[in-house]
Amino acid sequence: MRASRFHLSTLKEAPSDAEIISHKLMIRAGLVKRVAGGIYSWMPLGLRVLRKVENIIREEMNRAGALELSMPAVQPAELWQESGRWQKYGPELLRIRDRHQREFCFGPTHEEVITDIVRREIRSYRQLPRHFYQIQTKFRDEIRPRFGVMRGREFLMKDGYSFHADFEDLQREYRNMYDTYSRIFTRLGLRFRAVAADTGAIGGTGSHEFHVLADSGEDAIAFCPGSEYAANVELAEAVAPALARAGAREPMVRTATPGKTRCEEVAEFLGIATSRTVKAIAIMHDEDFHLLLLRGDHTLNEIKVAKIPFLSPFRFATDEEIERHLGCRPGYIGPVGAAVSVIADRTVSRMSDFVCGANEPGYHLTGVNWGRDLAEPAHVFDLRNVVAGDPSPDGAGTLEILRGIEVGHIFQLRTRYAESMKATFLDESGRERPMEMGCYGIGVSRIVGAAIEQNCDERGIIFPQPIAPFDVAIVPVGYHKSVAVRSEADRLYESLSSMGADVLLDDRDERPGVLFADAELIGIARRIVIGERGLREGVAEYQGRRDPTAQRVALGEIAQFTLSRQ
RNA sequence: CGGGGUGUAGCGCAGCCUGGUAGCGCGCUUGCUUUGGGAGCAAGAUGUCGCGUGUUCAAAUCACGCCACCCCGACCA
Repeated sequence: MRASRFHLSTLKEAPSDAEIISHKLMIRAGLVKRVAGGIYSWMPLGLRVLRKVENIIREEMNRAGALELSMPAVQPAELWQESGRWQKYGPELLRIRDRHQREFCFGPTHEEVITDIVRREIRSYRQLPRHFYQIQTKFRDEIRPRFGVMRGREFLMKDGYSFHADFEDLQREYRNMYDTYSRIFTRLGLRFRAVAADTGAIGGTGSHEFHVLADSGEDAIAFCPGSEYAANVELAEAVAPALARAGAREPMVRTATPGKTRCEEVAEFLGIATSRTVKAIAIMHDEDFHLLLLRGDHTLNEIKVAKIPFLSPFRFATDEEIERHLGCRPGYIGPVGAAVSVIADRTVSRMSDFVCGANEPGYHLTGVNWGRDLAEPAHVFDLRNVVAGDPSPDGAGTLEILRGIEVGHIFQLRTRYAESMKATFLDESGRERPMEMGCYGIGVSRIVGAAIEQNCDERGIIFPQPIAPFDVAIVPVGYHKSVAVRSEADRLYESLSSMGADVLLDDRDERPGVLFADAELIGIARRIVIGERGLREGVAEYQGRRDPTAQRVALGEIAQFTLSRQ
């Protein structure tokens, strides 16, 4: 491709509404254009990247034995009513009506449609297993779309669904997909990590997320450097402290802490570590009031709380409810002397001589001890998010925390949809049974954002070679002035193209600085500079996007040399 | 959905408080010079000042309503 005939639209300044680096760079590089909130057009340059990602995914899915099909973006309401999700999904589901006032939705996912297809197509165990997938536009009416294509409302997704006669075969395919996803992200050139995940609203049992590692990622993932353990912080278990509770050494003292309501403030005021304080979080389950206790420097994991049977579902108590049950407004509440249900985090249950609210405005209690100043906690659960340094649940060391961007998710759905939508088959003994089902998603457009988030510098994007918009950029210095430069650049362009490379020849009549800056901004991984200076000595210059300096390579070898670079 | 903020040229912004003929930088067009890291000079083009209603002799500027976008939170995954 000659740049003079391509459409490059780079900007020196990013629009002010872009907050994260990948979004700014995608706009500056002209990969996408915003059309409405969370809705983008992919420009020719960006589409090249998107298609390369898509093709790698397609190749690996096909290799893994999955079959590509294409389902409609617009889906009839009846299917969603049948699965029960027409009610459950909420406002994220974009509902629309046709001219006959029939209800439809723009599909946020395709479990209903695929299950409908499969229940009509498959009747015998002899037709199982089957794995269908598509790469298709989805729409989810996010409350707050942001981060450009990373959390858009309309996005491109690879979604696959597998159907099996029994759980063992589902597990086999699940492992197959785990391996396939690992191959895909490796081929894409991304640093990633697979982690055990919460199954969330979709339900089912086994689930793993694939995260592209990036400091700016929205998700926190806990992993153990000494073992294979890795889990989303939402799920990672905070094991009980190894040491037994120390004995009480201090008397309980009512201490004035005027205006200090947060644990950090109280700790600072008292000159102690925040880890000596205990925070109380009031929640309601129906009309029952409960007090959750966490160490001051720990944070509540709402997913873990929601899994405690006698608390599920729960909501946070209002200020009025807190006052009614504890006689005190939030900020100074605590478990001592309160006739309420107390649920302690495992760590809190091992604390002694701690600090907590006195249920009296402006006062905290210090030197509080279980069994002496208040009853032993009636319930002890894992309530908190793990932090770096916590012991790994598998006992193989301590946890570290990394941040990641979720780009893939695999689930064992089991028979949930098969049962609600009656997708059954006849087994070998002629019995009718629901199919076991798995589902496997990859956020294709999100990968482009995540790849940039992970790979960029002050000059712009550094696409991994496999997904760069062009395999190589030829930057001629003086293309419009020097016959020698022009003929050599043209010759090299033809030569590389005939070798199958996707080449951008920047033949625009611009100053060299502009050409260099654009090639770097749009993230092309390899660059060849042709200039009179080098031609006199029979060389061109090769520079990888991450290389600090250029290498001089003989003209006769530059094509081969370049294509052999990673 | 609650709180806060912003809407002025393709992009980034000033002007608004204190009403009086719309400005800067980048980009764009033309010419000359320049040509190995986002050039210089000169001349130009481009605006329903988000939309509507009101106040006023006069509204980008003041008031009210609406819309859009951004941030924080809630919600959701």
